[in-house]
Amino acid sequence: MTRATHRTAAERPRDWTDGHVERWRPVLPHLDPDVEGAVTRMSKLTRHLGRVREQGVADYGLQKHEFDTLHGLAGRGGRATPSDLRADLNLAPASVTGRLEALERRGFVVRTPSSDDRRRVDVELTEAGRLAWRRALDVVGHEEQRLLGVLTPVERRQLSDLLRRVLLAAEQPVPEAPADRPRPRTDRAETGWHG
Amino acid sequence: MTRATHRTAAERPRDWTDGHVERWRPVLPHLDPDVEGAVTRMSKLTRHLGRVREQGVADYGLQKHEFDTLHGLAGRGGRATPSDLRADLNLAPASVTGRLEALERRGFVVRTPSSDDRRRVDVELTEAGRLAWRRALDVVGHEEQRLLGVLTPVERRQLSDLLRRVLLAAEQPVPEAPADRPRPRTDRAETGWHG
DNA sequence: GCACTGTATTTCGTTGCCGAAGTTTCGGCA
DNA sequence: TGCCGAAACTTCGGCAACGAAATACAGTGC
Repeated sequence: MTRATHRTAAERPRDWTDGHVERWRPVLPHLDPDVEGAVTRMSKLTRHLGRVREQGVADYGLQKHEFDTLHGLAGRGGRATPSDLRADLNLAPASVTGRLEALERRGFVVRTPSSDDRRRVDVELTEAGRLAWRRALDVVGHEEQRLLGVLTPVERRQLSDLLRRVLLAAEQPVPEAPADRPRPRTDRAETGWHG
Repeated sequence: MTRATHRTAAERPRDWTDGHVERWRPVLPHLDPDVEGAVTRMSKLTRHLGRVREQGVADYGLQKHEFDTLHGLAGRGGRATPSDLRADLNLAPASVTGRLEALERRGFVVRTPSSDDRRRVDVELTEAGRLAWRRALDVVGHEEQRLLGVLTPVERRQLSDLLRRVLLAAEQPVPEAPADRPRPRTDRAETGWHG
C-alpha cells in the first residue's frame, strides 16, 4: 500500500485533478501544484460525497439537506435549538427555519416554544424522524468508508492529522494582523466560522 | 513532521472537528474517527475557502461564482464552450447559461455562435473580463497558501498524494459491486462525476 | 417601572442552481 | 436526399439558501 508512494511518477496513476493542475501550470506558474492539488481534491471529494449522499438517502424518501438536518439533530441527542443547528450545519438562520418547517410538515420533528426562555424554540426529533434518520444512516457512511478505506489506518490518521493542522490555521481568525493594513471586514466570515 | 504525531494527545491542540467527532462517538461508535475527522475537515475547509473567496473577490466587484466562471474560462486560455465550463465547474448546463448571461451583460465575456458547428457557442473572455479576473486573482490564492503553508513542502506533497489515492477510488464508479445487494441507481451520481 | 442593548427566531425578497422539456444542429445511414 | 438518434445549448418552473429587516423576549442600568 504505502509502497505506492515509491512508484515513479510515470507509473503512478493520475486522477482528474492532475490534469486540471497541469492545465493551469503554464497560466499561473507561481502556484504550488501540491497546494492546488490538495485543495481541488478536497473540493471534489466533498462534492462527490454530497452527491452520493443525495442519491443514497433518496431511496429512503429524504433529500440531502433533510437528512443532514435530522443528522444534526440526532447528534445532539434528538433535542436542540435552531441556533444549535445553525452552528452545526453552518447555515444562515433563515435557512434553518425553512428546513425545520418542511421537516415539521412531514412529521419528523416538533417545534415547541421553550418555557424557560421564551425567545427560544425547542426542536425535537419524533419517532418517525429518528426512524427515517436511522434507516438512511448506513448508506451515508458507506461511501466515506469505501473511499477512505483505500488508505491504511496509519495513513488515515496521517491525513486527519495533517488536515487538523491546516484547519487550526483556518480557525485562527488572523494569524499575523500587521495592523498596518485596516483589513476589511473579516467579521462574519471568520467569527461565524467556529459556529 | 511525523514528530508532531508523537505528542501526547493532551498537549495536541484540538480543532472544531475534534469536538464534533467526540460528540458523535457515543451515538455512532462504529464509525472511524479518522475517516469522520478527515471528511469533516475537508468539508469545513472547502466551505471556508469558499467564504474567503466570496468576500475577497467582492472587493473587486465580483461574486464568487462570477470569479469562478472567469477563472475556468481563463484556465482554458480565454476561450471555451459552455460544455467545457460545465465540466470544469461541475455545474448543470442551465447554470452555465445563467452565469454566462450575467457575465455577458457585464461585458466580461462574449458569446458567439460557433461557425463550424452551429450547435455550439464560443465563449471568449474580453479584455475587461481578463482584467477583472487578474485583479482578483492574488487575493484568492493567498488564503490557500496561508493555510496550506503551515505544512512543510514534504507534508503538502504527502497530503496531496494521500488525497489522490482517495480520489482515484472516487472516480472509480464501482470498485467491488457485491451483487448481493441490488445497489440502486448509481448512474448519474457517479458517471457525471468526471464531468 | 422604563429605556436600552443584545439574543433568538422568523418573515420577506432576491438569487442561483437544478431537472426536465424544448429547439436547433450534426452525423450516420438507407 | 430524407430520416433519425444524439448532442449542445436554452427556456421554464420550482426550490433552497442567503442577507436584511422585523418581531419577540431577556437582562441590565437607572
